Amino acid sequence: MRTQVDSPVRERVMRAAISLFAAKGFATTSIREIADAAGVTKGGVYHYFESKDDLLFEVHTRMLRMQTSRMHTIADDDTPLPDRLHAIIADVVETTIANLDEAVVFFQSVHLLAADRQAQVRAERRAYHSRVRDLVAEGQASGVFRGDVPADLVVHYHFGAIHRLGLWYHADGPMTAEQVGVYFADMTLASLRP
Amino acid sequence: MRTQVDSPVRERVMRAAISLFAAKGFATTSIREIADAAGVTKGGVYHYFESKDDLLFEVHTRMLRMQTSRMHTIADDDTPLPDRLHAIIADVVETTIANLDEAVVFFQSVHLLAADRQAQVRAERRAYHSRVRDLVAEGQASGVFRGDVPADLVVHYHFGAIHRLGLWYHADGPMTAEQVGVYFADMTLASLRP
Amino acid sequence: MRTQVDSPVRERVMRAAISLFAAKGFATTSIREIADAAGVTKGGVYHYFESKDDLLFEVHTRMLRMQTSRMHTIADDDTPLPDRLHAIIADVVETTIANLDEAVVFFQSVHLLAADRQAQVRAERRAYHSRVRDLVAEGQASGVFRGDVPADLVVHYHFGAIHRLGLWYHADGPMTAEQVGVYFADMTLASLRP
Amino acid sequence: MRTQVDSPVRERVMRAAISLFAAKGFATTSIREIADAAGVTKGGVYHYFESKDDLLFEVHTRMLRMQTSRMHTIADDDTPLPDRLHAIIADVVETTIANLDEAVVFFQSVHLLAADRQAQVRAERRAYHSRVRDLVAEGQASGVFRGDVPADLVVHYHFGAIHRLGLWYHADGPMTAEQVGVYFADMTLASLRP
DNA sequence: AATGAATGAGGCTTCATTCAT
DNA sequence: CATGAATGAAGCCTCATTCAT
Repeated sequence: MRTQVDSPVRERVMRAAISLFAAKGFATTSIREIADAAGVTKGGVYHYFESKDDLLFEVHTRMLRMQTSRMHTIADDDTPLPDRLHAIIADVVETTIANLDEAVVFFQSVHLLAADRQAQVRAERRAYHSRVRDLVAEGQASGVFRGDVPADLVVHYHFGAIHRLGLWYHADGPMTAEQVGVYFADMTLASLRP
Repeated sequence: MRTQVDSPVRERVMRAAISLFAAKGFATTSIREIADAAGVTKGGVYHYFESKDDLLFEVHTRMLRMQTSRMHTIADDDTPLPDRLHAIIADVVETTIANLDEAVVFFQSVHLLAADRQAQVRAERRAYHSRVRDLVAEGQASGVFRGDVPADLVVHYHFGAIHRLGLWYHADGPMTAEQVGVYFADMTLASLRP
Repeated sequence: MRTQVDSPVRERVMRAAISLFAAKGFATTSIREIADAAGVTKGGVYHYFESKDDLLFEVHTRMLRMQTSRMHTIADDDTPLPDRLHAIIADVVETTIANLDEAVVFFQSVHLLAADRQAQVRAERRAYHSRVRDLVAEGQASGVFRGDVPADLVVHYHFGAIHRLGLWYHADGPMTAEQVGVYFADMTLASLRP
Repeated sequence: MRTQVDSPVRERVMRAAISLFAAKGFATTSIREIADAAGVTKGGVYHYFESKDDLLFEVHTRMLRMQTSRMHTIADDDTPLPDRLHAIIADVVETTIANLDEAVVFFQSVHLLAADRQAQVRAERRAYHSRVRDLVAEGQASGVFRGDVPADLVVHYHFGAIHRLGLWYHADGPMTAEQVGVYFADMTLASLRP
């Protein structure tokens, strides 16, 4: 009775959902559209996912898991703190661009998740934020970063910029993901110079 | 035939709509909910607005008109360019915070507008972006700003941060709108230092 | 925004629902069937009732209100107790037959009501049962009824018979409602003779 | 090809179905729920039963076969007629209580059977009713029962009471099945005294 | 003997909108 | 001005059933 979690059909449905959610918004996308795009019947979608909310939730957990783990890995390095912050930003920009549809959904649709899952996702996002803020605060305490700006606001500021990436970046534009990552990280560090 | 634009009832409906759109999303808010929140019947809503899309469109035109005109006023000043950029950012942050619900809707829901109006709003937004980008480029050309970062990306970056304001700022938090405005503007300029 | 509680259309919908619920069962009757039978669209049904459960609930409250109030009125008389019990039974049989469809639904579909309403209806039904049982117990205490049968069981027995009326009685059969009422009441009293 | 009728798995499925049908109603119970409750997959259910209706039908045939045969056995005795009627009632009450879930389904869900089978079950039930009615009529003709009440109505009355048993009797209540059987039978006979 | 995949029909409900009054 | 009635389309979801393995 348990359903394959990694069936190719399931993955096709998930892909179709992500792409449509990103393009037209979660609430405006119907299960029928997802089914059509995935080449399945509506019932087929429900064979692999219990509800529309499930689809949305899975986008969030995937992204959260990935980005959180990568960030922590870098943050735990023993390189100099500014290098770590730089690397974190460059990396999150790159993975965001590498999964642009997912990212759009992830950063625009938390408020459409069912209440309990929304709370869960928000909590994990706050944890992410906290970890980065602590890095900033640490740098401020040690003097490598300017200390006259609240660390929380610093994080909101620079990650806010990242969260909007999906709304303007295009793969066929003039910049690669890597370039954008470096630019972003550079600007962050520049604005933190004491 | 059309009622005066500032009829208190009309305004109440608009307010209710903005608040609900910001809280739960445009697509997830029903006319019924708006009517209830405004203390009107559904028919009442349709008396003042032709469609649900009308409500959304008006949020966008209000914000666009206001923010565009303020930005241009400042940009046209004859003070030094960095001061003008600083003022523009501080001001847009303040007006964004002063109209936080509207801003949330404005920055999150363009893609839900009817096609033609969406195109119109996007075009005006691009014009806003262009004007600011030209300011940055001008500064880069004259050497007051560092020139190694594409001006377009600079604008996307710093305005991206502003567009996320509504998702974390709270009026009862530790910072006033003015403070946030100055912090943001400071960080922008810091990151542009040659 | 409030809807007429006594609109003729509303009543037509209610009638159609009762008749269909009685004929094919609540769960097996679709809103579309009700709408068709009432000459309304599906949306029309929802204009007057919030949910399918609402329709079912209203059948229950109508019957409960009516039968409870009639029973209490008779029970409060100051005629001899056996006469009162006789009158109660004859009356409930008559009103049951007079509203046979409603009665069928009422006696067969409590378990399909939404949980909270089901609890409410069951509670009120228990109160009805209690009142009648107290009458029986009183008669047993005073010696006008035989005392060797638990009063609760007596009530379950004789009202059980009444609750099945709708499953066999036909208006075009050989007996009038009044006749059945008297027969039933006679048998009840006969079986209680000391 | 068909598996032995008493395969433990088959029986487990049947038990689960009966219990769920009794608790929530036939139409409201899904094959999925039955499968889960029986610890089988949906396919498993279909391995033993051709359709959902099959399950319901089997409940009916089981009960019918059992109760009809027991009733006839007693009715064919050569003991005095009132004793036979008393024994029939006491016995049907006991077997009803002994199979309470099945009884609930049996007495509440005929109308949900497929048309042809429903006709068949109803016919057999009528035959049961007829036989008992004939006993009553015989007693009335011979003067051991009062003759002023139609025999059909007498049977509807007293068996109606029995058919509601499942809706109030609880195994952990104050009365055993045997006690209830005797009480019921006593009341029936008392109400028939000339 | 048993299962997981897949389907297609249908169910309940919501909702933007129109309209007569 | 404003309302309640009414509609029709669409949405999410459930489910009995079939089938290949």
